Amino acid sequence: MNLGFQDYLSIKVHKTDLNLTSYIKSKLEPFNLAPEQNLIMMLLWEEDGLTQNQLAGKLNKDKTNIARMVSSLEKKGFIKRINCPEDRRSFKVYLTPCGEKLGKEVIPITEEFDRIVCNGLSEGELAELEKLLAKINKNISKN
Amino acid sequence: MNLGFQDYLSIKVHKTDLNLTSYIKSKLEPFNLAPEQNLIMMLLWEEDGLTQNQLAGKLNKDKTNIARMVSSLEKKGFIKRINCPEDRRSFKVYLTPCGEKLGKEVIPITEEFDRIVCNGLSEGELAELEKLLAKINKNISKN
DNA sequence: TTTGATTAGTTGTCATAGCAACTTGAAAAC
DNA sequence: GTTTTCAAGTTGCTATGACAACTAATCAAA
Repeated sequence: MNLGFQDYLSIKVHKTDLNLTSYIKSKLEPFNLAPEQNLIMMLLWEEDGLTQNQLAGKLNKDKTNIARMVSSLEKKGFIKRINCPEDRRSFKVYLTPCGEKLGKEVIPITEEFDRIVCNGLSEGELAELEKLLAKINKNISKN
Repeated sequence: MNLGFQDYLSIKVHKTDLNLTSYIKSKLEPFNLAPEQNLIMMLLWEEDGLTQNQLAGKLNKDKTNIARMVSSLEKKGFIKRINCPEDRRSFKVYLTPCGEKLGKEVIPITEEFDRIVCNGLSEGELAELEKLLAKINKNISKN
């Protein structure tokens, strides 16, 4: 059979990603938290006081985007940036009491999100899916 | 085992999607074509003269984003918008000779892209992957 | 046929992602 | 101890995606 481009695997992955984003976005909206901003909060709830650079490293994201997300979180009052004494170029990012409190409500939501996503997938299927995704990533990785 | 949020399936799908986008973006860059703009071109290479609304329907995208992508493609000289005589609200989107010509080079690239993505995946694995993605989508679909 | 609902497309705004260029401070090389 | 290089963050710009509000045109219901 001759596949149209609409059947390309990349497109199906993309659509799935959009659906996932849309779903978690709606769940987090009541807390005034955007999905990727929430990932920064998740890191801080685990370990407060990370630098933007550490956040970027752990999330594998561009430092420019981290800067803008941190800035947005600061405007919302969930975190604050404190100048780092050891390295005057960098900031440490700390939770505010408000941001701290948010975790109690939001962490369970993200955990439930993952459960819902994986609902009906056996351990084996989950492993297979992750294996196949890894294979795709390898196929398109440079070199 | 206790999974950190970094292991969530949604995050792995997201990363894979970003990698796919980045890969095809670099392949299309020499042609001054962005990945999603290219999907519009792909449709037009199959059937010229679609309306923006039809494009949005076929690509399952928001009409506002289609409008902006079409506008960008028009600025680049790949397409032109012609007022539709039957419905004065809508435009038909036509390839320019320049846009037409582009297809000969770009279509093979997208086909090779899909081959590279699926490299090393058996028919069965591909079907399994699509089945599992479909399951995820079902899990998070409203109602 | 007039009104009322729908539809096509646009514009504005926010969130994300990636890239380039820049500033300032730190570190390494000499 | 300079100088050169590197590292942390910022700003600007483009592309995408979602959503709300809007205009103008068509269609349907009365």
